[in-house]
Amino acid sequence: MPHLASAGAPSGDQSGDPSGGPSGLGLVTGAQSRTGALNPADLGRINRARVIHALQVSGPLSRSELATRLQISRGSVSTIVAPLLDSALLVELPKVTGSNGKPPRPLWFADRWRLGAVFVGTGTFTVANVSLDGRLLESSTDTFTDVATFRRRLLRHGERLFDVEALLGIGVGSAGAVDIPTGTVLENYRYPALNHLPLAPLLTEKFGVPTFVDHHPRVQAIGDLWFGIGRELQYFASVYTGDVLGVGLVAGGRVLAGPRGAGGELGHMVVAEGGSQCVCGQRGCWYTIASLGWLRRRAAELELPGAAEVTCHDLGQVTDGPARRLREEYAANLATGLANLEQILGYGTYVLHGDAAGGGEEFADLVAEQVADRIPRRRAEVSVLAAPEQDEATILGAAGMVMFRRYDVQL
Amino acid sequence: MPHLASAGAPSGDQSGDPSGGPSGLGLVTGAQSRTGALNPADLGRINRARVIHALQVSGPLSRSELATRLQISRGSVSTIVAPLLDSALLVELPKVTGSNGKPPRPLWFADRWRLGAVFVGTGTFTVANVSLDGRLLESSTDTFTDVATFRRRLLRHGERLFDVEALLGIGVGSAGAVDIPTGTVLENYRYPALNHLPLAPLLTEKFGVPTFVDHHPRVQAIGDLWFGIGRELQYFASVYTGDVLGVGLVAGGRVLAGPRGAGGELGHMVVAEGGSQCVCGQRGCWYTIASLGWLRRRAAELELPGAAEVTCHDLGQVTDGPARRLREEYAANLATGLANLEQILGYGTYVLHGDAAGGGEEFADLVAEQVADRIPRRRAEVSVLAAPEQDEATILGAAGMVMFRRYDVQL
DNA sequence: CGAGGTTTGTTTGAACCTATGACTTACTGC
DNA sequence: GCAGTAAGTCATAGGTTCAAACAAACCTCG
Repeated sequence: MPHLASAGAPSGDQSGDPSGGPSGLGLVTGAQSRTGALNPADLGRINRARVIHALQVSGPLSRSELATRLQISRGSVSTIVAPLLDSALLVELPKVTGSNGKPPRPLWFADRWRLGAVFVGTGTFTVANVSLDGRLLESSTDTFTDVATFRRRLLRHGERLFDVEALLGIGVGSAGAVDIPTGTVLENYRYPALNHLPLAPLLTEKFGVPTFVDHHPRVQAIGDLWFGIGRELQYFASVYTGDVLGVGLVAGGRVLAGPRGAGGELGHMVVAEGGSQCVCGQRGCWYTIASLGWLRRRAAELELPGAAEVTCHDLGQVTDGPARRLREEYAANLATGLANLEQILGYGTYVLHGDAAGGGEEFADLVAEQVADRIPRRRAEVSVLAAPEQDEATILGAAGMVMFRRYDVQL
Repeated sequence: MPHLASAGAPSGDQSGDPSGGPSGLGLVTGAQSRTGALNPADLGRINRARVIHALQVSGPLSRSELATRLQISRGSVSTIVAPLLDSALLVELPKVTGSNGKPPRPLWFADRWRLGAVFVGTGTFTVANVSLDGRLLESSTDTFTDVATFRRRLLRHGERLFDVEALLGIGVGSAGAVDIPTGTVLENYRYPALNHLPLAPLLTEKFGVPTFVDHHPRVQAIGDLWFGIGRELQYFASVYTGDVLGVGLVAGGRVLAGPRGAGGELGHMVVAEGGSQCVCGQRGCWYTIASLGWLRRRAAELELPGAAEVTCHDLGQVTDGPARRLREEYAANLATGLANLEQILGYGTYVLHGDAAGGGEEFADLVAEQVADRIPRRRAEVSVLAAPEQDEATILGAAGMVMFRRYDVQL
């Protein structure tokens, strides 16, 4: 059996250890070109990736369960997972007795590896340490106003949280546009402090592991897809609402990205031509009627108490009066944009994050109704889901992106 | 060499002949499940598909050229193409002398096979006979008002145009929504005559070849991608303008489709909330300001001569006055919707079909400028291309879809 | 406590695929 | 006619999955 390596101390690239650079196990994305032909080795990589993804989606599985799930023979599963066990990415859990026959040995991610996760927002950032099975072990949040402070604080938090011996890679979800191939921040919409910061090289150099950077809503979608509410969905849109409006699209179980990471800027879709002036220079952007800023301005107009700090969650606490009507207006305005997406893409499922998720399932249902009303001849159900109250999708997505990019052969 | 079959009379499924049902060469899409693991046979299918696609994109290529293009050894190309030559899908063209060394034998599609193509519009339809290299050999167009007439005339034209001995399959691009898996027309927006017509079974039964049905703008995008202006593009949107507004999206060289073929209904994206009443029941749809109907109503308001029949092409003939301004207004209105798409998806390239394409390159450039103005901080160029005057994208796309679905393993 | 049934995981030989490198073929140019 | 060059073929090797037989480990039941 030509295993690629033996288990052992994490160091070196060709040792087969999953740590220490992108070539461990030869599973790195992009190794196989998009248009070129495939060879048997690619086949192995792809199937190993499928095994990893099946585990991510379904939790610990025995070889036998993997075989049925991937429609493959038990024998093949054994040879597929052998190098993954050898390199200590996976381990065998204790046998599960209780049923007839030889007890299965579920396979699961080894506990010794860690994923680094970073979320860069507008003026704040979070650094976290995540396990392979998607548990957020430890995290810390800090602020910044200029690039020098950001650099210093980011690296300091990283040093504290990351165990470089165990780290498989670092994923970063960043507000504003990102150049994916180089991992550089192109433009942070409201805080230009980080423009042109080569984030991936910075972290790769410091911590010696591969780093992947992507646009925030897309990272959030990866979180939903790998660890969250979208694990079993093939098609959905992950929508962030709040100080910006963004979307990450998942089609056929993969996260879409435009060329060089473009797209996802949902907020400046024009839905009300000639409407209010937007910060972006246009008029009638969705942003002008569905952002948290709009909600608070409108609350102030209605003279609601605490208007300047009101959230969707707050509005849900009140059962009648102007707050109630504002909540409905908010739902309707959100629905306007989502209905447009539904017309264009027809994915049928929308996962709300950010402020709107604070409204919970009730609010999501309200939005769903409004979306359905706006689809001329509804052919399929439209469902709107709210992310859980403790929303870790983006930070988990950043971690998941490491798995996604290292182990998922996108083909 | 285990070739699947020898060349010969087209009949039977397991003979390896590419005709006669979807199992010829074992290349049919869906043979390999989306989530399951891959086996060596899948690998062969995928690589054969890549060869076919490379030929579609680049024209006749020798084994050696294919080898460099697919980053594969010459020897492997020989084994990959052997079954394709054996089954007479491809042939060797005469050797090309003139340079040093052994002259190459370019490979190209055999002339003996045909693709059936159907476009179903609102009240009209076109049937065509297309060669594998994308030449439209013969076509005829007819009208219908009810389903019985449509059935009768469709089959009659098919009988006249299709040589069932040579036919590899039939592709259908249909206005209105389509259920892709079953090939049934779900809903034709303006002419409900064909609702629930099982189009694919009808044609498959009559002509004995696999039939694939999809939504018109998506078929149009396939035409651009396989035979047209988008052959070398990885990301673009193929936009139809006229009596409806639709879009087919291409990302990473593949045509996107929502679950069960949903999406693509660009026209009823709301861009002017509270605007004019639309036929769909909403207000301010893009359709109400960018359709051909809008253009003609507006022309009538401006008292332009021949307003009721005016086209974008006509407007381009005039160089000043109200017609010129109307043309600019039309471009601006089209740009509103395209800019929204660009915000959401960021593909950067838009191919115009239908009425707007009649305005030619000049009009496309006008639209491009307007789109660029609407992208807050333009990061990359936005290019808008006009389909050629004799626009065969949809009918060729319908034919291309047969190749696409039969030979392209979508994975 | 042991036999029989059942399920899991491994082994083995075969089949399918591409890679490599040497070999053959066929043309150009001198 | 000979060297040079490039295209295509062939034989062998290596990677991968498959099918079926085999071994291991547990449960049930008498």
